[in-house]
Amino acid sequence: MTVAAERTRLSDVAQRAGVSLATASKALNGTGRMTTETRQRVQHAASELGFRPNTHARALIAQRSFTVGLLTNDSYGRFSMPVMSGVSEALVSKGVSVFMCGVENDPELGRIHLDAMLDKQVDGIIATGKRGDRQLPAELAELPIPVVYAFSKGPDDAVTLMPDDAQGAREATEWLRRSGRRRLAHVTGPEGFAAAEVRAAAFREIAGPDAPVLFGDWSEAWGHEAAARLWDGGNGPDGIFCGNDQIARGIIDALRERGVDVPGAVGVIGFDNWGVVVRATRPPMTSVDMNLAELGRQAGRLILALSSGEDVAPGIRHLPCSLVVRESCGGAGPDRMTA
Amino acid sequence: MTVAAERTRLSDVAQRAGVSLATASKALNGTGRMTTETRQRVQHAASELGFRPNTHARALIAQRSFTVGLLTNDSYGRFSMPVMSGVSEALVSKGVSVFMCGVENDPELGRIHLDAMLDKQVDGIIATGKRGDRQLPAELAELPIPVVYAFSKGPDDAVTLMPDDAQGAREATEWLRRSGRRRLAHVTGPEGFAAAEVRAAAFREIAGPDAPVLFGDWSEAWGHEAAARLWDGGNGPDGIFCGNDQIARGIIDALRERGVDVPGAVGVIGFDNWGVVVRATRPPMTSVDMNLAELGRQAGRLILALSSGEDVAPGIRHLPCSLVVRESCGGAGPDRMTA
DNA sequence: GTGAAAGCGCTAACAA
DNA sequence: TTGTTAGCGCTTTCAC
Repeated sequence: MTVAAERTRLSDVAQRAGVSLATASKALNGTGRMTTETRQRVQHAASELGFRPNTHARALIAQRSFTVGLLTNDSYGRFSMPVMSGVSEALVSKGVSVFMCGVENDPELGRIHLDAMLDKQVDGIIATGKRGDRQLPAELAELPIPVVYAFSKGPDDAVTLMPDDAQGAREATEWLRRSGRRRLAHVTGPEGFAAAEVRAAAFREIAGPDAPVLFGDWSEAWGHEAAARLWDGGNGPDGIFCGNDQIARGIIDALRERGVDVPGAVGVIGFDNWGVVVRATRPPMTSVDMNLAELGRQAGRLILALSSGEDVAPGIRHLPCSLVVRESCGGAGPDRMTA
Repeated sequence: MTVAAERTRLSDVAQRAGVSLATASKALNGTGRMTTETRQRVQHAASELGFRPNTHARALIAQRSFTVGLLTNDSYGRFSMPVMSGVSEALVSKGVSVFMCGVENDPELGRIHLDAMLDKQVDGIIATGKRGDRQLPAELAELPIPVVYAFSKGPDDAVTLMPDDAQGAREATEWLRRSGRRRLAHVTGPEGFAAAEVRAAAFREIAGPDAPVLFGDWSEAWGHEAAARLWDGGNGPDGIFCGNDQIARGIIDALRERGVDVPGAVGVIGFDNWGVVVRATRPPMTSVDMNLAELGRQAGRLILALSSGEDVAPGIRHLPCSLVVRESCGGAGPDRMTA
């Protein structure tokens, strides 16, 4: 094993094709001018020898490394994994690779990773996390390379990509109304969580200012408790939009235990469209998908544009969410589940 | 933004310290011989200027890039995320960065990523996936660089790291026995899945050859169905070890609906210790943790050893699992949950 | 103890 | 149309 076979260099290719180094270089890069015959001869020689240009030599000259760093504090991967996939997908075809940097919430780790990336001369950095309204533990402000924030908070003048929570929440609430629900409620995570507040505001926009909004935490247990609060002492709502899938699942479970039919008596919609949850819920849950992979793809494209010197307007770009309809809200649709 | 500030080079440091390039280099790398005074003067100048050696220039000479590639087909991240964190943790302190390569199950994508990594001259590759008994869609056999398989199948003579499914399963089953359960059953995923078969065999070792083993799929729905099969027509078991957490949750939910007390009448133990599932189950679920982060850390150390030329014995290394005791099996313990 | 010079593999002026 | 040459930023003999 591990016998590092001598790599073929450009000089080998040149020699084999009977041309000079410079010609070989130009031939392979499509630059310079020469007979098609020469170019093809070089290309042929290169592929015969299985030539791979040394990226470090290239980076040394170009002052570009064709790598970007992906900083995340979401060690769980629930949110950053799709973002990563998207980024990677957008970049690999351009010959750009992605460094994974998990920084937890440790500023020291953040510094180490940042230093490593700077040392490796990444062409840019994408910051992502488990919470869109929080900053990563890293000093990203005065960097000599471009930074894109994807599902993570950056400075106001940064290029930032966020899911359109408001639009997603509106779509979910509207769906409930359109299927005839009139007594709507919203159960969500903690106040102080930007996502919770934005979704709640959007819900109120559609459901009216008097529709109940219950803040709690993001757990199934809170879903149970919320169901109890809504139903104890009378009839509950006939449509509930939840701030995440776990809460929704808690509510659906609680309703089944109370003998309340979902979606017959109550329609329930979650948020996140988290495969393991929406699929296991009985009945399968309608949920709002933040399309994080697409967000990642766009982040990849933006960092590419920035690092090749293009101008990109700063500010927050909101990407649309999609409502993925399943059985928990009445009115079936195709299962476009992602994760 | 994006004004690429002139980087300080070694020559700047040398000039500032009033020494030659060569001396500066040696001073900073702790090589060569010179007065301590000179060395310190150079180091001081370097830190004053915020000097970072250009890794590409270094890689060009050393023929090493201080990067490794992490190949995975687990786009969900359930299994590879902890492995990744572990790898990254083990490597970042050594100045080695990790390229993320998500290959899905697409051989074409695998080829692209592999080429990219070879181009970037990674010092080694770690292969991981969502299923320990399957190969990744990539030709990793005849590579000129070391490869370590972590939770993914490789050739027989490869360096491979796997969780000790058998030991984990034995511990879970033994725990049930020791807490007085005598009618044990095992409910797990599909036959043909190595993990399912190994865990089932280990279960039988402890529970006896006549203890029922039900193969199905990895879902909560299968947990429900299995509960029905075990209980319809009589008394069910008093202890159930499940092949994963979702099955276990399905069973626990089904038992509650049947009015069977967990852990009073039946103790249930899952496998994977997946935070979102074990935490939400009522009562919280005892489960086997595969310690994938530790597996990742070891993979990181191994690839480092291999790429610096050390000899590492090929073969499969099995890393111990830990039983994380919660309430679903009787006998409480501290909550050592990971994810 | 310190420095001059060669060279890692490649690209890009500039000659020929 | 092709080739010669000078670096990119660093490490490393080998003289001094």
